[in-house]
Amino acid sequence: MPALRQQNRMNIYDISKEANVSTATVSRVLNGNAKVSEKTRTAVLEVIRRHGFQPNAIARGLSLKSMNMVGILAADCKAPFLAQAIHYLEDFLRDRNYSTVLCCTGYNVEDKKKRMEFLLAKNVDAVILVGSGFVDCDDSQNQYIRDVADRIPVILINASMSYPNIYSVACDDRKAVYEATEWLYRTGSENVLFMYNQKSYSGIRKLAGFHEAARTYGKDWNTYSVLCPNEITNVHEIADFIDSVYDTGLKFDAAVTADDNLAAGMVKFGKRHLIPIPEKLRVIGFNNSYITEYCEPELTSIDNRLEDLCRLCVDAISGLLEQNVIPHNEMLSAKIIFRGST
Amino acid sequence: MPALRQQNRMNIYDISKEANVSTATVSRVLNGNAKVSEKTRTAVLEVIRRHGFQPNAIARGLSLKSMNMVGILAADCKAPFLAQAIHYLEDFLRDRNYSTVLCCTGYNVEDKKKRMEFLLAKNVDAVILVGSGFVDCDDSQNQYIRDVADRIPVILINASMSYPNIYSVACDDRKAVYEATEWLYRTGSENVLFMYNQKSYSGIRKLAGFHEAARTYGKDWNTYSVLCPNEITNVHEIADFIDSVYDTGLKFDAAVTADDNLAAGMVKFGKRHLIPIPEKLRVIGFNNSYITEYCEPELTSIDNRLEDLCRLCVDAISGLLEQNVIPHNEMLSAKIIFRGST
DNA sequence: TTGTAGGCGTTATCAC
DNA sequence: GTGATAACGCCTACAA
Repeated sequence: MPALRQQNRMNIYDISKEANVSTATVSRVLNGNAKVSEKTRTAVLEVIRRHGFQPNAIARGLSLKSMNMVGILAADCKAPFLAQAIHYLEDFLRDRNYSTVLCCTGYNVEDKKKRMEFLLAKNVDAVILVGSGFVDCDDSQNQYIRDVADRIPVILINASMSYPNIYSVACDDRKAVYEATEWLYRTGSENVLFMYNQKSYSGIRKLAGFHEAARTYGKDWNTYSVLCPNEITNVHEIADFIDSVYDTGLKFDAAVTADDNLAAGMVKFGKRHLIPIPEKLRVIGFNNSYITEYCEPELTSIDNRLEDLCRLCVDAISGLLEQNVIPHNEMLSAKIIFRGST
Repeated sequence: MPALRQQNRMNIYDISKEANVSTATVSRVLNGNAKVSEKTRTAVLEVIRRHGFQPNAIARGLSLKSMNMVGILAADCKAPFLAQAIHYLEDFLRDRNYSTVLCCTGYNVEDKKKRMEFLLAKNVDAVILVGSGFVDCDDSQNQYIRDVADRIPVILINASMSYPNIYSVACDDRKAVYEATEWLYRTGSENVLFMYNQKSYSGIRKLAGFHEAARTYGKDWNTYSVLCPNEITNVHEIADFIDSVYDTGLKFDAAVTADDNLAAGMVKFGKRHLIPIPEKLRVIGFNNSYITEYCEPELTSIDNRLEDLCRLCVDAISGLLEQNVIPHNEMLSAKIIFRGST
């Protein structure tokens, strides 16, 4: 399939001819490469300016073995939390002159592998995996990530893996959920429900935090942790799901969720059953995304400091690509943002 | 700044040696290029498989003058509507084997120009501008877009410009707002407020639709159209803004907004003043984004068929890049999705 | 059907 | 300081 693609633009060769210098000199001017007299530099720059010449990035990439591109893999680019992460990452990457190649993977492992291949085929310099969903509990499912790391740096946001060339920046979810749950019990709740939607690295850690807090208060941590199928993303369907849990007879007067969307579902659930929030049901979400503001009452939520995480991530990448040594794992502490739902 | 980038991988040359064929043959096998005997094909494929060889996309790109990449420019990649568009576009582009290079521009024109340059510097094959904000009322501000179109195809989503190599897919906002407003008046509203946040191509058209409907009912269309500064994105600040409008003494019992977020602000405003929705205030948003579901009551909203728009957009791009002739402007009709707020 | 060789537009290593 | 020139890894006439 022969395609139009691009009309023939000027190249470094045309410029060199018109400026009566060699291509080498033009290249030097282009790259601010010290050794070139002020006189020729300005002359060359003038020719470049006159033609609005821009060097061909692909050719440059071939020479340098890099197009200065970083790949971002995210399960669902439109999910608020991930969209926000993508936004921050692109911003920070651009500041450092990296372009962002985006690829949405969906939640299926096989698809993730395929999309990873698709990204790698473009010779990106590094790849960022956003969201804890990328690290599966079944470690054999993660082999493809290690394989990638044998080629280029892999940076995980909100997940972690121990392997050379795999780096991670994450927030301490476990502690965060522990503190949220503990606070609910301490301030009077009888039964706190924990709802999560994936048994990912992060899901498991959040669960552990919940267990710990529940045990501290001598509560039944097992029946009070419920897993909502992660195919369910619509708020109403989440509320439906909670209905089904409620119908089993489980009583709870507070909830901590692994995600704001789940919490939004919980609020809808409360509305349906005329359970006043926060009086009879207190809800704490996770991510502090802008979903929190749309809810009524607004959601208290655990802020996992996404902007800081993204900044650390990009710092790590540029450090790595400039051959610096950087820490393999960084962990930040979350903070709870209180709003109307508690 | 010398960077690590990438370890030396195998190249087509290594493969050719090991398979005892020429690089040409390897290339042919790689590209499914008919003329190669079944025997050598399988032999070459075996060598390729054994080494997990992947051709270098950058070198390939240099030869083909294309890396099969499309740039997407969006003002705010985390805004629900735009995030959704990005998601659809990336999906459809990937289906056709194009990678997506993402770039968030912000709302400032100078920044948009800079980001456009940044994207173009990467030699993308085409660029998609998502959101009506890219076409300014002051047409001289749009010159940079025409300049780009002199190089590569430009496709606008929800905007329009008349120029060679600029294509557009849009939804008929004008008609949509007209119909929504007309419906509100017809079903009993006394004074419908129209709120928008940018004097963009689309903002202007929506406004026109409102004016037309208001005039039809002999209403004062001028004082009832208010422009909310588009720096204000937070729902509460939007509600604050509406407060200030309300304080001027303007009375309204219905509202059509150019965006779901504005409508969400309107709902918050209603809550603050204890104005029951929809009984005393009916609200219709725009975009039918998932913000609609989080509101209480849920938002009636104008669905501008984003998925269809994105599909048309990607169809247009691949058509163009395959040298086909495609229509310059496509326009779809919106539809109103009724929910609790009316 | 297969191989040879030149070209794609830069960068970088040498000489000068 | 500057200019040849050989990479970089792939594609593709053109020959054979």
